[in-house]
Amino acid sequence: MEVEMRYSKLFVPTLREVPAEAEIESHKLMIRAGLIRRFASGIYNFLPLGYKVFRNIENIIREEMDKQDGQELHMSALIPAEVLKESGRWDVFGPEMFKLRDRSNREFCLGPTHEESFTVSIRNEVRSYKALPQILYQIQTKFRDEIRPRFGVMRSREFIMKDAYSFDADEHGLDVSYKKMHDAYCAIFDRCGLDYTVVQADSGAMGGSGSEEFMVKSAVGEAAIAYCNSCGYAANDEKAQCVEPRTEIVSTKSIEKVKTPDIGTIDDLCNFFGCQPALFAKTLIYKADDEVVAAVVRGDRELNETKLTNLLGCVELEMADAETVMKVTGAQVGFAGPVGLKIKTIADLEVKHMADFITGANETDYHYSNVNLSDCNIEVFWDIRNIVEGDKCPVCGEPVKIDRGIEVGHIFKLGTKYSEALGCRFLDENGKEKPMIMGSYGIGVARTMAAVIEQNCDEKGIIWPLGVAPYKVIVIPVNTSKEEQMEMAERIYKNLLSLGLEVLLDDRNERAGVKFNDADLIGIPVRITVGKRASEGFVEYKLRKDEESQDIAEADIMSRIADDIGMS
RNA sequence: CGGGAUGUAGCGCAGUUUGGUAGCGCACCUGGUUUGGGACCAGGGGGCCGCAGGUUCGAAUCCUGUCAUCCCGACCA
Repeated sequence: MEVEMRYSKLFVPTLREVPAEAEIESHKLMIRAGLIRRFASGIYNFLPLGYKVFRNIENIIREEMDKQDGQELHMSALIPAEVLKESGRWDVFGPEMFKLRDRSNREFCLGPTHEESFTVSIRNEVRSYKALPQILYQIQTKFRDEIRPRFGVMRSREFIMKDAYSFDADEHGLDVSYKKMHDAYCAIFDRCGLDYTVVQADSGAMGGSGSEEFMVKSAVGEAAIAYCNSCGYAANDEKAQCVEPRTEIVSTKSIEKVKTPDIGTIDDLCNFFGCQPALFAKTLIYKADDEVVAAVVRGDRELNETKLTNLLGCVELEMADAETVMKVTGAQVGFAGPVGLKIKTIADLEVKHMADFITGANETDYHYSNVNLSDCNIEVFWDIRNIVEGDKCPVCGEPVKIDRGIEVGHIFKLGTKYSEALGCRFLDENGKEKPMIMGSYGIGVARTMAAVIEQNCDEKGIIWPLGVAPYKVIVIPVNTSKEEQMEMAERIYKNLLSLGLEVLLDDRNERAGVKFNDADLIGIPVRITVGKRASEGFVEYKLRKDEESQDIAEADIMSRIADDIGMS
């Protein structure tokens, strides 16, 4: 029995006006089209139309995961503290994790991710190499008390993620599982109608040996990606490697102390010395866990904290406060420099090729000019800056471009980080006990939905790709008081329904303009308008993505639809 | 947490400077006329003016506090 889908009965509260809370197009449209409503800061409810789309995306994910031997299961959202304490992440997550206690004061959290849950479950059940590999996944609500929720469903505090975990007996097995997930992700995002790039990423807090992100190209993306059109290299800004310059050092002068009263910023210094920021070496003081270190980059560069964190192998990295800076450099903020500094000092590779440059003198209101490396106390030279547009591609040397992207998926080779911490071991064919080799693979489902809208919309509304559209066809009788039109519309609607298509009949007694505007706003791919020419047996047929419509005979509707939406 | 802003009807806003009966547009309800790109006429419902305290004869408006939301920076699917 078919489900009736009459607009007059649906709960689809569309809005004519743009809600003040929304900043980006997808967020505005999701609210205007009646897909979601805000419930609290960073917390959204899905309304029927939004949930239909959501389930379509979920099902695409399920199908493609299953094709690659993924097995769906469901873990509790509530996680007992012990498992996270065992892996050491109870403290790592810090205030970002929603923590709570039960009536007998036992600690829990609302899962921000589920590595521990999966690893613990597997370790309790799998003991033999014969039972490997396994790829398990779930589509589950995650909770992260984000410092700053943003852009609606794009970055929320409660969000639904498809997360998968692979367990293998060796590195080769991990490579196979990882490739499977990579392929599944490509298939998923293709079917969602997304234009995306796969970029190399830092494996960061998750740990492990390698990772890639699936980035949907978008100006509103929160991540920057560097890519090379010549060789295809692509990496996010945390990871993108900056190559060491080849310039010869030509030093002609010797160090000189200069009084620079109240001139602490690079801008001020440029004015004072009358030169470019590239002639300065700026020194930033950081607290890396318990150690205070100095990081030196060229004056016009940005320090890449991820690269520095990885180099230092620390957990937390933050800029030192004014007091610490004073203690360590002996000067106020703005006058630090690598000359005579007592703490561990790391300089960017670029600095290695600078000559006769300017730095702080570690004395308030003084700088050194004509500084050279021999004057400095630098322990390590390393790539610690952010890549910028036009930098040399680390692979082929051509200039790279920088774009923005929405991170919709992330795949990691975790290795043995969790299996070792949680004792998830198996016996290999020689009877030797080994930790399993793991991978983890995430997709932000609602974020994917927002990304689809971001890439598929116009000034009138959403243009759903067929694969995710909540309804494939909308039938609009122009004038509900004309029996002839209503009868024809009903007939077409029922015929399409009987084919198993998701069809919406706009039976509301509204003016044509209202119905057209709503149909455009909610983005139904195919529109069939039953109007004046109903008496001649004609309807107007229009695709949402096209400008033009055309009149076709009622009898030809089925074949047109079959062509356009690829049914058999 | 730092910087900026805003809380008035379901939504979008005015009113706050200079205290004096709480307004506009959209949406909603009733009746009628309409019906191919967000109709028209007539009538109507809906407000702890974010919350608490204070000043005052009188507070949406002034003062103090508090909460919430949004935007800009560090976290990440």
